[in-house]
Amino acid sequence: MNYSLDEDDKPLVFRRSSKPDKWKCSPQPPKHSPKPRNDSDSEDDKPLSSKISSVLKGNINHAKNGPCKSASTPPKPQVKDEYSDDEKPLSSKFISKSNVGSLNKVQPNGSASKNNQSRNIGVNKRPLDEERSSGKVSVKKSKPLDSLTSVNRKPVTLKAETKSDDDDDDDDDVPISQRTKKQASSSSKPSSSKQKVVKKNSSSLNQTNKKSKKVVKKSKYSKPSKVPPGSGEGQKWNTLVHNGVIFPPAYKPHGVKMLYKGKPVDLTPEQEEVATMFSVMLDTDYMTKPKFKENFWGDWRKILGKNNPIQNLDDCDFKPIYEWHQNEKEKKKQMSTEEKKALKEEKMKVEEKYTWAIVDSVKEKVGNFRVEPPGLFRGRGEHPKMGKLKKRILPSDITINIGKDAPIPECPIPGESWKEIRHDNTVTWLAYWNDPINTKEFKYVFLAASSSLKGQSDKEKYEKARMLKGYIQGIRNAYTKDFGNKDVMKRQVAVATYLIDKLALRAGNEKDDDEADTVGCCTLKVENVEPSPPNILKFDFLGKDSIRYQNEVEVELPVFKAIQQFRTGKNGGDDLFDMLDTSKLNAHLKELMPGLTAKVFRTYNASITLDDMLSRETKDREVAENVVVYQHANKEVAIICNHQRSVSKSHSAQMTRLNEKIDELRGVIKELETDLARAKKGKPPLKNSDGKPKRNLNPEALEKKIAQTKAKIEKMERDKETKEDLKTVALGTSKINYLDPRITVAWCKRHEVPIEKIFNKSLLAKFAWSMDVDPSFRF
DNA sequence: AGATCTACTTAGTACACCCTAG
DNA sequence: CTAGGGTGTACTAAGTAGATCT
Repeated sequence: MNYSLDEDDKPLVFRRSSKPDKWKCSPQPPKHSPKPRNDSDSEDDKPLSSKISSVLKGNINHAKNGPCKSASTPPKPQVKDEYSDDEKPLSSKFISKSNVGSLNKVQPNGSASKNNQSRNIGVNKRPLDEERSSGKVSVKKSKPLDSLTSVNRKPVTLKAETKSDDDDDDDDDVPISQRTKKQASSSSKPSSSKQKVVKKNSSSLNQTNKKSKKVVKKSKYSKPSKVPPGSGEGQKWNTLVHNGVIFPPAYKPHGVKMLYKGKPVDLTPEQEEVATMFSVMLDTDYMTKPKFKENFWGDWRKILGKNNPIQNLDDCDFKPIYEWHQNEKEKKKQMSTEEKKALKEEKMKVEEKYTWAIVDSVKEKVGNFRVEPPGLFRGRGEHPKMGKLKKRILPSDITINIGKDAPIPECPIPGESWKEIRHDNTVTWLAYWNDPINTKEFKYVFLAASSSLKGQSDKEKYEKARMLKGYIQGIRNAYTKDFGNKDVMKRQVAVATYLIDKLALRAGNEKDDDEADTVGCCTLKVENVEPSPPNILKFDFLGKDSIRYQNEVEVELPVFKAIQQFRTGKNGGDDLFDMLDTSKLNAHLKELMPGLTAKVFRTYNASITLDDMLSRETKDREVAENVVVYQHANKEVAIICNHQRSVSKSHSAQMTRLNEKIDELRGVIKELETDLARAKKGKPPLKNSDGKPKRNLNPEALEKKIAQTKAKIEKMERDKETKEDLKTVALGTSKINYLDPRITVAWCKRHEVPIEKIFNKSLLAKFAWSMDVDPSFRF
């Protein structure tokens, strides 16, 4: 890949012996106990958007009063851990009547399919998985769900570093629930944290764990702790030990000469390095963007110097370097598997100590311990800075955050030193540096998603979304009431909240001029929302990552009127919600529910949709069928959230091939039918197309063959359809970020679907905290 | 009351790798 | 056994949102 140009070409330059280790911890086994369930289904609180493809015509029915107080003292439907029917929110429901569809078959989201052209950069990606499992999943291997519970959280004794440790360092060893507790308990003493080096802790660790075990039991689905579990007021850890970050190798000049006006030119290594970054991108879409070239040229020229013979990018020919690079890639590909393996092992050895950190005596994986290599900035969409040189980051750019008593990581580049060392236990980052492209921003090194710290906050996120379930009816009632408020600001808040709720729009923070021009709810422009009488709104805008959102939605009349009114007297590029920004909106939301912000609606809508669809559509037949049901629900969520991907380069070729195969099979059927008719009359089959005689089969055999072939065709047709259907839909994003894993785990337990059919290894690690959920769990 | 800083989550893409159909 | 395509994962950009500053 391009950005790792230097990196993958050569072995890392730095090697540092790792320190002997002195840490040890001993976690322990998790456990849980399943129980029976009952699924009740409430119609209530589903997202409006959940009515897929029905016209969203939300009439809110203000039936019973919801819990909402628009005042600042909301009642708190406490989030229950176990949800019993009676606790469900009042019958809220956005009525999506007219789901008739007729012309307004509004999909909750611009049906992903129409927007291929919308993505600005994307090149390739591949099609989706959806169906594939169906064929192969075999029911039997399924491992009973409950066993899952323990999946992957095996107790391990860890020995920190030294031996490149168990191959399996990817499971982090302690059950999250335990870790959590431990932390909480130990955090009684705040940041003063006289931390002791882990070794010392180990004994106390055990106790703590024991203790926590009990606790765990009790609070199986722990409530969303108001106070961050780590508690000492924002404290995130007591002790933190890690080895810093690893740098990409220094640039190694290749000496391949590019041409200027047809003649080879000499470049200094520094000039060559930047030229190479550009060369390597010759076959990307960026080359069609003048901005990219302009920015690149601006930065490269500074390095070339004003008097350099190279005066103009258009006269440059980077092909020799491009070809050299292709060649290198090819060479690498040609290496034997052993060679590759050896190389990989070598790399792992060098990197091993950077891959983990020890947080409160627990070894955790680090997410991104590699400092970003230099390269050309690949902004998405029409980013004003695309093509600019992202300079090399040095140790002197990096601030390290580490426990007070932990050894400060040795700076891996001789003669240099870290910019700063901090001991801030109110944050979770291990290191950061200023982003060279936008110097006001930072790049952080965090723990991996599988870590307890991340797991905890993930869980809190979902608990908050579940809390919204208890408030949603009231909130909907309240904003519906405000559609006609004479106070413009209130009216705008109401309409914006409605859109966020109903369409799962993002909040829409303000953006600078030096970023791509994209919008979210609060930053929608007049031109992004076209009212079409009597009550249809046509949305068309570029959202996060410059992904286009296109949707036509039928809305309640008051909303429609309000939008028309917000637009009047403005130009297309003016803000639709001129009195609003995300902080005002969120401030308002916080009055409705503690901790509520705009993004919570996305999580809520996604998760409730999954929960609802699973409960409605699961038929409890084969595992494979259940998996399909899940994928279907997953897809709806992805559509609601507008999670897109670019169409794979080979998509159309693949479709063509599928069609050809289908045709071929149809021909086979025709032939078989002819033969069958003949066989019934006792005649031999016709000759093959190549004139050879065929085996003389009896009618039964022929019929069977026909049936088989037909089934094959049907399957292919289905595959084709899902493939086409999903060519622009990205399922992964919602799975990773929006769907409460407990919904999935509980459903798997209820329907005996092995969780591995749904979550891959990294998701299992990330969601370890959810594995012991009760099978009756409902969002 | 806005602007700016800071921290952390969410997002699509590139690419290595692995599996399967042929 | 190989090619093609799917899958997993690394990577890093692009969001959200709270805190703090002005």
